[in-house]
Amino acid sequence: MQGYDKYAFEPFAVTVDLAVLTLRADTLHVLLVERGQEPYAGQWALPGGFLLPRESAETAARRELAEETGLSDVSGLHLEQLRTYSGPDRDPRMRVVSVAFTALLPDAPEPHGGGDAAQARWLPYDPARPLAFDHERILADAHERVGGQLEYSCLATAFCPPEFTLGELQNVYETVWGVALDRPNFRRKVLATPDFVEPVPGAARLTGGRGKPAALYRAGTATALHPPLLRPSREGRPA
Amino acid sequence: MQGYDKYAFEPFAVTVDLAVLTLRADTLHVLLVERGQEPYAGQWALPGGFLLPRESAETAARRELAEETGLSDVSGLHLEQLRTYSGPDRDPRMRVVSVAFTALLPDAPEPHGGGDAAQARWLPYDPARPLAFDHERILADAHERVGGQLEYSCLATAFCPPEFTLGELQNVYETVWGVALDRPNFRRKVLATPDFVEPVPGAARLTGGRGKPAALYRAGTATALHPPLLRPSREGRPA
DNA sequence: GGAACTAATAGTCTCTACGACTATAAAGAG
DNA sequence: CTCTTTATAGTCGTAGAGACTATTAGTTCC
Repeated sequence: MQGYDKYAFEPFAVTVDLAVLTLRADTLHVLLVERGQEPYAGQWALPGGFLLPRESAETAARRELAEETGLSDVSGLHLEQLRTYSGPDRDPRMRVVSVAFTALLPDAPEPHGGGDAAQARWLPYDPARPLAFDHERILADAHERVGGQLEYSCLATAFCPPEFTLGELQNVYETVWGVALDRPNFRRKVLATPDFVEPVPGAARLTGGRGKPAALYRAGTATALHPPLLRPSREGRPA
Repeated sequence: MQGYDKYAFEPFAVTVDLAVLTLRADTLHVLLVERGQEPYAGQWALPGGFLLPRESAETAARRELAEETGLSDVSGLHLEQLRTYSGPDRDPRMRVVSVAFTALLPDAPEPHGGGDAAQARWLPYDPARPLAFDHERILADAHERVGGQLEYSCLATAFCPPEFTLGELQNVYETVWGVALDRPNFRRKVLATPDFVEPVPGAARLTGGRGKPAALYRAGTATALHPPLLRPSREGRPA
């Protein structure tokens, strides 16, 4: 099977699907679009689309991300391939192989209506929300993957604006994992990890809300956490 | 872009590529095939092939795995999607999107010549070995992924036969990571992790080689390691 | 203006678990 | 029998995580 002998292959449609996650008001939100046509007309779906003839999946994903979020500069955002979904009956009309991506954003403005009729909106992440095609599964996989990556990478800063407080960073962990963390311990751990975050020279946030103003930090140069920051209380066998 | 409007899509060829890894004589080996035709005729490549019309990538990968290894029962082997490679110039003849998989085997017999002219062989893993297409990159990604997964999953047993000694299990880690581990500490860690391995009731391996005979273990029911078994000495920032 | 509240930050104590060891046991090779 | 090799047992010191308490510096409410 190593030669593509005599062009003996079946043509497939190839798409990208995006699980775009963000934090709004301490809740995990997902970018969803409402389908305007059959199948699954009127249902929510992950944004996505076909690869252009000379595009890689990564390029197509970033293009879709820009189109769907309406953000002018999407180049710094975290975008990562999740996995590929290739079941033969994913789409009732034809054979579609879809490369799924996960994108993480700091809180973003409401997307505009997109190019076509269907609307795009930020909706709270809810594993029970029915989605078109196998997008429920893709979204669940994305959530699981991101949750796992928080443990041993510095990914959490991708949810934060350029300057953030340690409380905001902790909110990322608590929201994605759905658990409460001890504030002093979290702080100690983050500051003990070299180059995870670095303090912003002057300034301490003032009138943001109640309580003592917090110091501001920027994302550091580290990409991995050694040792990792493990989720609490997972006795036994997770996925 | 959420509707597949008017079938406005480009057809692609979709293939699977397999990075099949095993341990032979305490060395990491890869299953490679020699290409019989252009392009890259005579060069080594990862085994793989086209998806059949109603196959998922996973199904195709397991079929290819059975064909290329010549093993009769391939159902219990560890097979996992790695990622998808979709650069527009991967194959000089046409647009090919390839879903790559990683497979882990206990030491396996030399594969037979396969269905077509090209030969298939186990060769020592060597990141510097030139491969056809972008297979060098795929293989490097597979190695990196497997190395990382050893840290927080029970994947290492996938390289071992049904019954194995702790020394063999330690060899998996040392070979894949390319580092030496302390034997008593490794043993303590593995046995302290619930359900990572379980002792085989009777029996202790006898005349295998020199030294005191080792007890035999089987893979347990656990799939994840909490806390993880981290690679030593990675100060700073790995991938 | 003070009291109550809220969140950030500092610091303590304990215990687990890992790294670095030393020691012993059980086989084969010579 | 001795040497070598590998498996297994156990010890000691320390980094780091969990569970706390305490203090500080702002808001909000009366």
